[in-house]
Amino acid sequence: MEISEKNNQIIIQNIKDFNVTHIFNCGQCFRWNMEADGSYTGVVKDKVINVEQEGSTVIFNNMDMEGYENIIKEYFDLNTDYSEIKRSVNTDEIMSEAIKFGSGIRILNQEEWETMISFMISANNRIPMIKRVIENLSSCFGEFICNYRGRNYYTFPEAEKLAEADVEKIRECKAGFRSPRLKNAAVRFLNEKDVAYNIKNKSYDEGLAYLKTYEGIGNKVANCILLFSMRKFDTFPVDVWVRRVMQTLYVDKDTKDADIRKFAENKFGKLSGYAQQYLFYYSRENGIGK
DNA sequence: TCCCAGGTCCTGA
DNA sequence: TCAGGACATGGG
Repeated sequence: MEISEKNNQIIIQNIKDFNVTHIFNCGQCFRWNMEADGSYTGVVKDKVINVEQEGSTVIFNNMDMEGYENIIKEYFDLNTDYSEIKRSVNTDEIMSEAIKFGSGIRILNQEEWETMISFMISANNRIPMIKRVIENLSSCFGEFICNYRGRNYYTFPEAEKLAEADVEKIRECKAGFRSPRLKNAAVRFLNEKDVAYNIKNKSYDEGLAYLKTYEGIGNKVANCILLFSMRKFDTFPVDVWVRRVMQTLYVDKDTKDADIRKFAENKFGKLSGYAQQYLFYYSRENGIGK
């Protein structure tokens, strides 16, 4: 992997286990959108970043070396060896197929607060709607960053902003019945920031128990938050898609979510979170179980 | 019109 | 413990 910089671009050549389509469509993030040329533009912290890929060459546009060191490297998990992960979760032919299909998936290192709110919004919602609500909240309560390729971009709202917001204003962002939960979560998060940001240093069980004390965070959402922003990979979030693919390919039709999770954590081990992502992407893109 | 979405919460047995 | 319904919103 070779890295170079020119004209506000970071160019990485000979990158392995990296595919922008897989990364941004495996359901872990909501703020990345495809441009007409096939590249993806999104917001990370207070930066608007565009990513394009041709084979094993990846170009981060609107990015300098400092941003690469401070944001890109960690966010895109570039220090992790995915060939090792794949070996670890590749326990049968189904997973082998799923891994081949989503070979360029990487689990992004997303910010805790943003991930909490994003997955609270995901409850009983569709992905396009989740994305729309998040963009509405950002343009309403976030800070304007810049106009890029004809579109305005905003930071994800700080907890302070949502904590002091009128619930009706949050409702106007189309958050629906989740609106009061988002505000309450913001108020609590403000008072307990240190606890929330320290979960990544605690055990999975402690993190899960803490997150579930928030109104609007149940098992599924908590597991997603733990997996996508708190580096807990020994978890297996079960949503409608994962339930379908598991009940179609691995377990009985009437198996409960908790038992599906246990089965998967047992089968795929400490890195079952990665297995979940390969399966989610594989089943959603191929309509398995639908 | 009805059904459902990366669920969660509440209620009644 | 556990099934069943409510919950905003919008697309199919």
